[in-house]
Amino acid sequence: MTNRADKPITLADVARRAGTSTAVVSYVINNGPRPVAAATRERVLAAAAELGYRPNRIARALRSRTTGVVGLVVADASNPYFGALARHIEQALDKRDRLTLVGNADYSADRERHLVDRFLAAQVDALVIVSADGEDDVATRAEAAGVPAVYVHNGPPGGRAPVVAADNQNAVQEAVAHLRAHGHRHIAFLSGPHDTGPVGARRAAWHAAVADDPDAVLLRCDYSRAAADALARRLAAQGAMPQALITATDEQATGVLSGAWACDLPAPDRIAVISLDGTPESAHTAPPLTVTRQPLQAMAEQAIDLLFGHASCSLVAHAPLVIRRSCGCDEA
Amino acid sequence: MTNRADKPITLADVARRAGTSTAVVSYVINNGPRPVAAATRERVLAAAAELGYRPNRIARALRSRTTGVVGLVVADASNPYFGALARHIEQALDKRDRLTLVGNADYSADRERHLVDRFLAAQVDALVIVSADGEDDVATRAEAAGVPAVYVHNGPPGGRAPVVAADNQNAVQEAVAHLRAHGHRHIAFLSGPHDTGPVGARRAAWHAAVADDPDAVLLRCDYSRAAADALARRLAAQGAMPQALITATDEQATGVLSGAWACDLPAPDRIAVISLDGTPESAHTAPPLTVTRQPLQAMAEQAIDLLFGHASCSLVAHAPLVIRRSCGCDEA
DNA sequence: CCGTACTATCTAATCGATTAGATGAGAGAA
DNA sequence: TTCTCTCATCTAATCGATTAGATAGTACGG
Repeated sequence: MTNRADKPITLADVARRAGTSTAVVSYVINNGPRPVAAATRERVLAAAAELGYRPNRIARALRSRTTGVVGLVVADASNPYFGALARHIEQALDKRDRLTLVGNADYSADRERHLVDRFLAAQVDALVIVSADGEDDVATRAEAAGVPAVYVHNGPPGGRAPVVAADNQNAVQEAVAHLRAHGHRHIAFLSGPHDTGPVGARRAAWHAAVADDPDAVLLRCDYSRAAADALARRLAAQGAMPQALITATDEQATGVLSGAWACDLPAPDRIAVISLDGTPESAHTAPPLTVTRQPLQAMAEQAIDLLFGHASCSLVAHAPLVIRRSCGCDEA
Repeated sequence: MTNRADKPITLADVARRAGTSTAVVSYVINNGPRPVAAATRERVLAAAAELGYRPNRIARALRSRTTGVVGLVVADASNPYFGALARHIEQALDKRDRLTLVGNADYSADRERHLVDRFLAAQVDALVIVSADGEDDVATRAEAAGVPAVYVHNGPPGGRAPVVAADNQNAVQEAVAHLRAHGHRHIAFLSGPHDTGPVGARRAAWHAAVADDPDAVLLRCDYSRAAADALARRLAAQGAMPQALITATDEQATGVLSGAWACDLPAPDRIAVISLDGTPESAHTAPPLTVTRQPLQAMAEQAIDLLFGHASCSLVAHAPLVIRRSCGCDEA
């Protein structure tokens, strides 16, 4: 009925019970490379069901050189943006009957490499890499081992692996235009500490869009609510809070909202904020964030398609402006 | 130097180059069950390094019946509470040199079972289950296959697998006492839709704590910001917004804050809120949430200790009250 | 009635690492 | 010198599933 702990059911057990060879059982189990007579097939299926047979994927993997497992390296899954992305990636893989091995790289290139090596040793079929602003092309390690890889959110400069990312340039332009339409002349930008990767692209796009404003302020802080909260308090204390601000990430925007609120400079009355991530959570901050929404689910699915379609072109996803309250608009 | 894509290096390759048998190489690689002469060991190590040998974990797993992989079933990793928990679990496993296979169960018992079965087929060494309010004892499936399992956050009633959970009873008592100290006589509770699992325990504890108040209001909504936001707006429209509210989760609290803000009934002036999760994010809402903070990282580590220590006792973690602004207190 | 052409199955090699049992060389005791 | 012990290594079976090649059995045209 069920397999006992001490003696798992093997192909041979099923074969014995069905009175056939292991080859036939294998052919039945996976509509094998050779046909099996209908009557025999029935017997095998019955025997397998009665014994509660479960194929041993490890043995299968050893022989067929494919594990059905994909490695996912993510910078930090406890950041809601990456967490949501990771979740969609897992879902897209599950749809294709693949298992997901995850590892958090902690924003460190060293750990990224370490994880890729461990995943490679575990014989993953492919790798998905979600790097915060990594510069290191870990995909080449995978390629050297013949394992396809894809970057999501961000790819290293000059890498050969495909990249699925949001159209940061367009998103920033829309955000700047919207804040300008609200009458703001000086639009500040809150970037990350290092300014590489997509955040760098966003900063560059902002820089280009406000090229006519010599007083445009560039701010920096860590990608955490706590850091952005502290930064906002510091700016408030110095009387340097900008009127209009574009933040690189939702986490930073949320932190700014919270810090500004605490200092009696609440959005949207005293500061207009637009965030460039657009995670689902951004709809439920106080006030709700106006964002350029990245199509996280679509990006995840495209990445997986790329991985299994063996295509190697990169994709850019449009991130539409979603108007809520933090920019100063009235929600309907 | 490095292994070419078309021909990965095997034990036999190393043995050939070092002029020994595969057995000796194996003994060297894992300080095998038998000793090896120092000179030979050197030769083997050198050969392995030169060829860039990486042991094939799949082959090793087949033979040794242990994969070094642990399955993690989580209700929904895009919920920051579960996401943070999942992340700490992955970290604790990484510390012990284990890989983590994740799957999102989408709050569904069916998918939970499905994932457990797939993980079992992949020969995981152990299972960690983070179920929202699952009633189903999926650990018994694992046990039947001889795979140890542990529940974190929530365990099924009457299950045999160990459970690591927060001390909900005490947390709720502290929250109620604190709101009472603020002078609130009626303290409402926002529960989940079904009220099983830990949320049920929290609701029961609240019920006991406000037994002397016949007018205590019990509210329910989904565990999402959006649902709580909508609920708050509905209550505001009906003029039924409570003065003091304890929410089962941070997500719900955040939604209430946002909905109340939108209806001009902002916390903490018009509504005092305490949340029972206490994720790191709760410190950066507007206003910052007063919470009972669950020691997520400690819980994750204890769970993993339990798993590898083969202990099977359950643990209860104290969740201290962290006073911030949403309850009406002034932050220092 | 026989050879050709299939069809349905079986046999056994294979994937790569682990490890018990066999083998052989050298040290020390009698 | 010969026998016994140790140590260092080697040989080969094993884990469970996959699949190419061999084999038996059936059908059909000539």
